[in-house]
Amino acid sequence: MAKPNQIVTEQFTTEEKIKAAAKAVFYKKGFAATRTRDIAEEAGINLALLNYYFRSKQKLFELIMLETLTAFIEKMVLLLNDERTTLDQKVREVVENYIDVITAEPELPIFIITEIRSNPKLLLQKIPVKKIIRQSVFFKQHQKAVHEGRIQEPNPLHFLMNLIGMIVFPFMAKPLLMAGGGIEEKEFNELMKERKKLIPMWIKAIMKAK
Amino acid sequence: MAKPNQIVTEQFTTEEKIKAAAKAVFYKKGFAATRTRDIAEEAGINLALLNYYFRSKQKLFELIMLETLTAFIEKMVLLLNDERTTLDQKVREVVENYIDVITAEPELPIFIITEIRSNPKLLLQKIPVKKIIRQSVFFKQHQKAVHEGRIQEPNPLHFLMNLIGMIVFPFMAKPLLMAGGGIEEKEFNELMKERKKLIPMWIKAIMKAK
DNA sequence: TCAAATATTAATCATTTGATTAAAAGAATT
DNA sequence: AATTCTTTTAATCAAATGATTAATATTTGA
Repeated sequence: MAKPNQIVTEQFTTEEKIKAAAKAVFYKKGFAATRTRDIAEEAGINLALLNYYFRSKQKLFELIMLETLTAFIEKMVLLLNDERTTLDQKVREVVENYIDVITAEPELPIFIITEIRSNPKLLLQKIPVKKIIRQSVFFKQHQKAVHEGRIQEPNPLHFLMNLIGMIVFPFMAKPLLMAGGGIEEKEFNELMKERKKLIPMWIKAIMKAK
Repeated sequence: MAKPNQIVTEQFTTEEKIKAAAKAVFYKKGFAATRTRDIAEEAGINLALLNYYFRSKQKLFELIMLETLTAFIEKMVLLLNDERTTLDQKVREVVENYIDVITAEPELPIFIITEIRSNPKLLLQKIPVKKIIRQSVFFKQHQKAVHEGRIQEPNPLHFLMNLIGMIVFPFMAKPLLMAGGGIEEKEFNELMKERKKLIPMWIKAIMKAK
């Protein structure tokens, strides 16, 4: 039996173990630096099983990448299209949600960004990023706020760069930051937690700045 | 003769050609994805010459990485330790300088960050980042500004994260940004140029925010 | 001009690495 | 219990890759 859904004692199928291991290794080292043998070892399985279940390293990678991007973007789309929340609330929710997600999976930002860099066409053509942004409730609310003079800088790209950058950059620069600040993992996470309150406040200040 | 300093007609030595090629390829693809044959081809030289001049791929990489980090940090140290400039002026100069540098070499931020990730110990122990920050004039000016109530958030790490993040993040997310904004290289660079004026203004607003 | 030093090349090596194969083991079906 | 289908394993392959070698070409200095 391939997937023993009934059996409670056995926790994970081989397929699941491989996928989890692949995710961990790919996230940490990136596609190019990852050896299929690393994944097999991490999963505690025979190397051949990787190809048996997923055909190739490339296929396995694409699967994980697609799932990662989809999850990442789906949540964002949901938050940015809520008709019931204001722009300020959206900022708070995006900040809160993504700092939590990335704290749990700190390699995520670098992983996504480095892999998009190494193959921008393949990954970006699958997701209509432009459409997602320009047709969002967020986008309309931003336009309105600009029109009403509540936001000084009219270009929503600056707004997004600042928002996402403030959330994501510290995680990407984490080793540098820990060395530079002389702090440990625990203090780093404390800093990130602080930023959940700080970033929305800063974004407000930026909106008004001129 | 290895280095024909006198001869004006010959522009670059083999050694220089290899180094330039290695820099270009390493920056673009990272260490793991780079093949020594890619470098040889880019440099227009025989593969064996790479080892003849630089011993190994690893050694060549370390050389380039060290030069890159040194240049990157030396400039920063200089700017942040100028006794004659105020905090505001320092921010303006850091923003201006790094947006220029990175516009000319857009792969720099991802390169540095991904390679530090894959080998944090090796790279960070060579540079006393902590000392550089805590003993800087910038650090003292920041402390003073906090003490005098001109800056609300007392932790200088937040200040640095925001400043560097706002400068650097858009370049790292460039492909995503171009897809999302529906813009081309030229418009991207225009945006980055705008940010030279905007970021210092935003940083000021952030300082006062509470 | 000629010998020594330096630089360059083509061929080759030894490993690594992604992938396959054929056989064995295990589970499901009859 | 016998048969069939699925899963797992050990062994192996072929290509890629970092590095070396031995021979050749070029430059330098006496």
